[in-house]
Amino acid sequence: MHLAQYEVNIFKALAHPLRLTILKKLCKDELCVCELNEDEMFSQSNISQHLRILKDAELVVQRKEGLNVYYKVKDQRLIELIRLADEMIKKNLSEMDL
Amino acid sequence: MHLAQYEVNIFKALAHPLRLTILKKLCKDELCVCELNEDEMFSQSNISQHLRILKDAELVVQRKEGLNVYYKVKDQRLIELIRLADEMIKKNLSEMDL
DNA sequence: TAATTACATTAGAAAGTTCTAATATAGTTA
DNA sequence: TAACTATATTAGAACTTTCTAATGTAATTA
Repeated sequence: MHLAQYEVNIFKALAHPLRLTILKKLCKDELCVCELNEDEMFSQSNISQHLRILKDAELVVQRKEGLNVYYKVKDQRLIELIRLADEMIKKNLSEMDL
Repeated sequence: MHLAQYEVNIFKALAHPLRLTILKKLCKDELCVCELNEDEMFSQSNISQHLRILKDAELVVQRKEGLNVYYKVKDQRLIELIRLADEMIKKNLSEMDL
């Protein structure tokens, strides 16, 4: 597989509202799946599937501890990347107001 | 529509190999559609459809001049965003080599 | 060792995306 | 104004993604 395909896979992994929500939580702290399950309106199974997509795209890493599995963002650049997207949107929105 | 949805739309727009190729070209210069059509192995119609997706996600802007339509990247932060993704991949790949 | 807990996997229906081929449109030139 | 050129749009078949419901698995506790 070469760069272009990895790149597409990263953006595909980011292109879902629940996965973005999960990533934004994982930006702040390492969290276990049960903590992610708590306040989401998605099923346990569904969250688990989304976490797998994030892991396959190598955006997160996992660590097992007893019955729990903890996830965290693998590379802090991801946080900056998401922040840039937010800034672009905010700029667009503010220009629409004029 | 609120922020989360705009964000998803940006990443969806980025999540396709041809669209990434187009964007990388538009990072450097403003180009007309005929120039994009030249060395791509995709049809005129298909490129036009992808350009529309990029425009709807507000990643590019267009300008008409006679029969030609010129596209360019709307916000330079997009270039930095794509560069961050590349860096993340390169780091992952270099760690795999060890 | 049986039951429980936390998480992952699978199957498959529904929805979304992507391409090709055909057609439409708007500006230009003869 | 007719033909041409550059680009956009549409329809629909093939493929991919997403969810729910059911089931599987590994670690823990009774």
